Amino acid sequence: MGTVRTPRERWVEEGLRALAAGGPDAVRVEVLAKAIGVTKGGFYGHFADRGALLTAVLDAWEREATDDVLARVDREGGDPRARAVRAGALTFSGDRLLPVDLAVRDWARRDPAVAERLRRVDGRRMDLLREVIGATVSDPDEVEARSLLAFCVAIGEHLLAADHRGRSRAEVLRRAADLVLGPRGG
Amino acid sequence: MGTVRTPRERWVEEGLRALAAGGPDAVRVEVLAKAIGVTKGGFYGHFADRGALLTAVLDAWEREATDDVLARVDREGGDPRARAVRAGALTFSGDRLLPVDLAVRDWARRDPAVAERLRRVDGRRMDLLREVIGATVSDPDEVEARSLLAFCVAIGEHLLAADHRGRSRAEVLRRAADLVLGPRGG
DNA sequence: CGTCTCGTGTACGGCACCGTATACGAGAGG
DNA sequence: CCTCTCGTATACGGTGCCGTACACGAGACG
Repeated sequence: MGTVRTPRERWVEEGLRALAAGGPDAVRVEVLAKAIGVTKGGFYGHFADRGALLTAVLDAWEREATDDVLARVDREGGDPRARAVRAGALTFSGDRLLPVDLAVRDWARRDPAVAERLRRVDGRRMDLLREVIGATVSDPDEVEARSLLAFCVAIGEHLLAADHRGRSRAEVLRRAADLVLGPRGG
Repeated sequence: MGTVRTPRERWVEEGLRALAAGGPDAVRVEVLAKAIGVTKGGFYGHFADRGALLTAVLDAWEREATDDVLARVDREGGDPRARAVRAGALTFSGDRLLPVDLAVRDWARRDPAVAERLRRVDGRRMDLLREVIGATVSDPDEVEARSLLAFCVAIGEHLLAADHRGRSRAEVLRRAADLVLGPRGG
């Protein structure tokens, strides 16, 4: 058998990096090849065309963003608020998943197939938020409203470019979290 | 004098349209020319290069998003909450400004100059929110937190792809607005 | 009516990227 | 050691776009 010198996952991995850094337009076969250190010669053995790579990249992101994150959250257990915080930390911090998430979110505005994937992913995330907030709040309409608020802050915090008159973003976020989730220990 | 057959603003206008539809990568000289119905022959009389067009497009957006909106809001007056709602309606609804806003927000993640412009624009919008919320809430830290929440919802609402278990997005948003701004008439 | 100006059309060279065809060469298996 | 396989390098044609050069032609002006 011939040896696989550049496995398919390597292309996907570099595709995720390019997507995070420059959006879907930056995911270019020859650019990724140069980043990997090969030419595009072997690419078309793994993928039919550039579109197939983009699909594979989205597949990888969808799995990482849902199954992998939720598996780690469930494995480590904890009370609902701790689980929500850990899920948020896994998906919306670190420099790995967050930039991809934001790129996908922008991409979804133009591509219905991407929008459908995002709908699935966001649905599972909202489920987690509903579970956490539902442990404290009884009115289901209010649970839904607070979940929406929490999610919008988790996203929007990274897109809002404004300072807070001397306060740090973290300080304001903590206060906002108290308003949405209820004060800690409540 | 020679007659201006395709004024500079025409290029900027079409640039805004392209930016809204496909992001900065979609703002291409030859594509805009075709959309206008001319060739790119006259383009380089108005702009040094493609980058100059992008700058002009951002200039136009920045002015429309701040001065124009705030002028209309102030002209029509009303109580603080009504003014905030009107400002939100002018900037975040309609299909003109919102898609450009989202495209710029994504663009700002990669381009520091764009990020600086966005910081200015968001700063003015936050000022309006602080004024509105400050009319009801006394604690300045809480004013800041609620302003952040309101802004993040205004942005994130358009980026969140999830449904709400039978409720409409508008219903959930109304409930969320009550939590952030206080119930109507409060 | 002639000339001059200036916006535009056309043509060009260059670049980056796509997808295909083909040659090369490193292992696996005999 | 030979051969066969298969991943990769190389070369190619095609496309879309950039920015420049230049020709054209419609008004402005005398």
